[in-house]
Amino acid sequence: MQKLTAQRQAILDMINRSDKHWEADDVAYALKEEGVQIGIATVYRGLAALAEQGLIESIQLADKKRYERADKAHHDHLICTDCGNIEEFCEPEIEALQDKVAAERGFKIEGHQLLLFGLCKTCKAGES
Amino acid sequence: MQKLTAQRQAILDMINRSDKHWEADDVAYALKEEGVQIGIATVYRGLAALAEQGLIESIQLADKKRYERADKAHHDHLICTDCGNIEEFCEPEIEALQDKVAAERGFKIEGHQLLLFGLCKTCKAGES
DNA sequence: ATGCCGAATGATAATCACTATCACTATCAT
DNA sequence: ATGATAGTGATAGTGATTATCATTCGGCAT
Repeated sequence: MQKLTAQRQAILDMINRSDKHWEADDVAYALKEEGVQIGIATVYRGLAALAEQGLIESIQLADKKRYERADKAHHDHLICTDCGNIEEFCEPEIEALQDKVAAERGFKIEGHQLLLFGLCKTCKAGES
Repeated sequence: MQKLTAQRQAILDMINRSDKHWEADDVAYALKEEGVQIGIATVYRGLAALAEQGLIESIQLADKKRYERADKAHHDHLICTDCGNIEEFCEPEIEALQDKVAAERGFKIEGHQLLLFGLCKTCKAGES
């Protein structure tokens, strides 16, 4: 019952066009830049709908959500607390251990989020 | 330069008294219950200060922060998306893998957060 | 004791990401 | 065409958290 409307298609295209981790404002701004007129509420709803359909991925940071392309393998994130840059990594062994832990307690995993905070290579080098 | 004032001591005592995952409102309410008069802004500031000093632990959920006692071993969380209950687990192998991943890319880990979302044993049993 | 200074307090206003409301419109099945 | 259903967009509202600011507290030097 979710529809892929022209607005949602525009949002999806925009996100698929880069590897950025978009926040709602970014998407709205980028769309306006290229002359697509779309209300901010529609952007929020569109992002939520697309994520629910699995057409994009969402990650929840401290204060806001970010969205990214879904057409890549599952991965988690390294977030630099200095420059805010987000790196991705993939570690199947961690996923396997998560499943093990959940199985041990009868917990049914529907999703997970692993965030590593710290200093990226560049920022670490720049520290005193 | 952070001070452990009477208000902050009261917050700390309250949190240490149970294994709950407190949110700011809970703490403010519980303190008022036992006659401690304290402003909500002071609760927020106190929680932030205590967490910064390592006297309590904080975890960041989607919309709000939760705080818990710091005097137990490090652990991560299983969050039931149905009843909201939070379980804890400890899996040193996962931590080791995180360190490995970070080391591989020259990333210096300062902290991490692993949240597993899904249905707890009870809620899973209650599903159709 | 007194005065000073940085930090804390508390009432309240402000912020900010997001969600609800509501009138209107687009799409689809009959 | 008709009605049902979902989407749109402007805008108001929400809720957790943070900023503001006048006041107060706790040490420490005098």
